[in-house]
Amino acid sequence: MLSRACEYGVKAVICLTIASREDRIKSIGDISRNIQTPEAFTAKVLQKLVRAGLVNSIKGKNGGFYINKEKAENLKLWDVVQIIDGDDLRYRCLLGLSNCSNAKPCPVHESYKTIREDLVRFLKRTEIKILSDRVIRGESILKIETILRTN
Amino acid sequence: MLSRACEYGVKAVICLTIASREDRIKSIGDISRNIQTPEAFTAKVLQKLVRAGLVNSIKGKNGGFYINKEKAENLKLWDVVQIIDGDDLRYRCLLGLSNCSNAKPCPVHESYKTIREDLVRFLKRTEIKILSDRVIRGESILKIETILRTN
DNA sequence: TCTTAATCGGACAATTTTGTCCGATTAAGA
DNA sequence: TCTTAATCGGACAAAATTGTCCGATTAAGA
Repeated sequence: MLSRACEYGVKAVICLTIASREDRIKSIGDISRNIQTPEAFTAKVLQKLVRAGLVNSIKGKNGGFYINKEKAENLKLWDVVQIIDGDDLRYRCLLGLSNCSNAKPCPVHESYKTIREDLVRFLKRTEIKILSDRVIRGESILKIETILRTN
Repeated sequence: MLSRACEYGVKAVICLTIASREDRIKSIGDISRNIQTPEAFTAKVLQKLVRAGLVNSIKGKNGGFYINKEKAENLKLWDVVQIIDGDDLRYRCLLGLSNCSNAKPCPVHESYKTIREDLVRFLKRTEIKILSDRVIRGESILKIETILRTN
């Protein structure tokens, strides 16, 4: 459904949205620890978000990433997915026909269109802000809990 | 959404369902030409369908593939997807959390569950038979039309 | 019986996606 | 000013998916 890169991106954005409540800036180390993703790869994804202007970065010592508050204001899950994965989800034919359309439909074109539209609508109405609030309230999680071993 | 292998598999099954109306047996060459997919790779996918018992094969000269009519009787899109891609679609968390559940939900768990269930319901109610009828009636296609050049 | 055309399976190759490493640059703070 | 710790970008590596090739086997039909 979503690529790994996209999963990481969404989680990172949620993580930074949470941090932004106390104007905290986070290093890649922080972030990847918080969301339990491979550090270097997550860094690549962060770069993409920076280039898209959704996330700002500060170089040098004590540097890190923080979310662009203006853009974060009404940010939807869809926006993040778009930046990382593009709009394949919106257009791709279930059977992979490159020119699948109302005029030349694949056998499931009509019915699958509805499903796909529901999915896109879901992504478009889901606010990152609300997702981070859920995490803050402890109603949901961004990583699997790890058992602390003391030895 | 679906893997390439799965797209090919679904199209091959539709193709064989169409052929079965006249009890035609089809070689891999026939099939991959009909559905416009790479021959050798499609053969691998066919093997999987054979092992699953959905498709029968005849070796030797004039051999080929034909669909198991009994199994094809009430065959759903879901059944084919299951054979090729397994049931990832049914269970996978949108954010990739391996243990995402009602007890430990990711931030979109609740709402995405609905979307995923709709998708699965769609796959489960969609009959391969009906899809092939559409192709027979010329209402839909399995491959992009190719322009015939005469030179 | 021999040739031919088909599936079958395993090995291999190419491509894409995921993941790592490292050197360059940047800026903070001692 | 120097050390340290951070991002940035490019090159590289590993893994997964997609795709190809070929030899073995099988069976039809001349």
